[in-house]
Amino acid sequence: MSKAERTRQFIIEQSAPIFNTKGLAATAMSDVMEVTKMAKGGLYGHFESKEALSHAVVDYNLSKLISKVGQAVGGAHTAKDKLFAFLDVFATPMQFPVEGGCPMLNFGTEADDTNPMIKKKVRETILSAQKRIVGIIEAGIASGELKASFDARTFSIKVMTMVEGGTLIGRVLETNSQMKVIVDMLKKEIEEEIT
Amino acid sequence: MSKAERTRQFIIEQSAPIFNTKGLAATAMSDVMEVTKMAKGGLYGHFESKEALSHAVVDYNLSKLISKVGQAVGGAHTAKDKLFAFLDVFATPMQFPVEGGCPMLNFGTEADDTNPMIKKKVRETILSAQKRIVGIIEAGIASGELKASFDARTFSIKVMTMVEGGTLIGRVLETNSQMKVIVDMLKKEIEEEIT
DNA sequence: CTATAAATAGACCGATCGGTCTTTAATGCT
DNA sequence: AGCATTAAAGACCGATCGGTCTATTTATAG
Repeated sequence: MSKAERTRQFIIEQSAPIFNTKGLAATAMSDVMEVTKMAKGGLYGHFESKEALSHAVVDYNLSKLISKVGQAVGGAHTAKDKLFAFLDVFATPMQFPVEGGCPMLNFGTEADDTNPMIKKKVRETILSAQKRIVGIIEAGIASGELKASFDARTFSIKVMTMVEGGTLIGRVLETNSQMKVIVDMLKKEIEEEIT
Repeated sequence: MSKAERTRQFIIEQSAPIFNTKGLAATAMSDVMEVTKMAKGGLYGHFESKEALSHAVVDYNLSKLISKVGQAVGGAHTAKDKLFAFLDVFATPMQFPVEGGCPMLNFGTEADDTNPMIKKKVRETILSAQKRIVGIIEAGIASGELKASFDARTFSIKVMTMVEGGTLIGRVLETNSQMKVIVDMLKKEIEEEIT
């Protein structure tokens, strides 16, 4: 990895939490200068515009979440454990695994009416998460662990809406308690689908 | 209502959709000037700062949503119909009843890490919505329409998280279809609780 | 070690930001 | 109708925005 590539990555990593907490529009290049301790000329040598940087940062935050999910799910071996692990990633919105909260929620909400490119990135992340859930369930059905009647698509929709809504509510109410209710409920539903 | 009060209300109503779609930070006073066709001096005669205006606008958007819900629920007479009416308000996120989308979602997400005052306004709105659901269910149980075993609190949490998450996903995926799945599912659960 | 290329600093730019103030226009009261 | 009050306009302000450019430093290859 060349010096330039390393510095570029450094800028992204350092500024990712700011964009995720303050928002894309509200984050200024001066904020990025401060957190990286670099001058303006240095930053613009690696990104042609603030927009280019913010796109890279959105990608970084989204893939960080995906990788956390992948890590958690990958460490489990049964369908039930994989689904439980998925839910546990979102179980404590006040201590969300990505600094600043869920990037799907943050960037999706900011971009939905204003920024088609970013909306598309979030859309693909949501769909890939739902596909992951569907895949786990279908594999569980195929292996005989889960009942064939388990409706994978409906359940994946239920999980994603509850998890995103639960993250919003948890952060606004400043408590993990409602999300705990949600996660417990979903886990119970999963257990009822075990053969 | 005095001229000043009418103008003040006019400014709020005209700028409410902009703040709700573009966000608080991303909306400039020049945007408000444009939509109201008023000059800067006129606006600042009614609001001492952009922050003061944005607070009034957040209040307006939140209470508009509350009033839409109240209107829908108020037009129904059984607990089941009231709950169905509540869900129907959120059933089509692409055509959300408040221009720009759900203000709890929009302002809650933007403010959760940056603006305690606005976060508090959203918090109170979420809690009042959940209380409304709990109230409907408890009245339904008291009147004998609903089973006594219906867990009002858990159901209200389920409804609010799914409805908020469903709104995000519907807007990002540009379809009402997932929300339809959610609403149908919740309605089915309600029907199972009827005596 | 040196020559060349890459990376960075920071002064600078025009545009736009939120906000002020004085002048002008409209309103309402007697 | 005339006068006092209030509302509104718009020029103006300093600060900050995203972005550029050149001088200088730092890294790298021969």
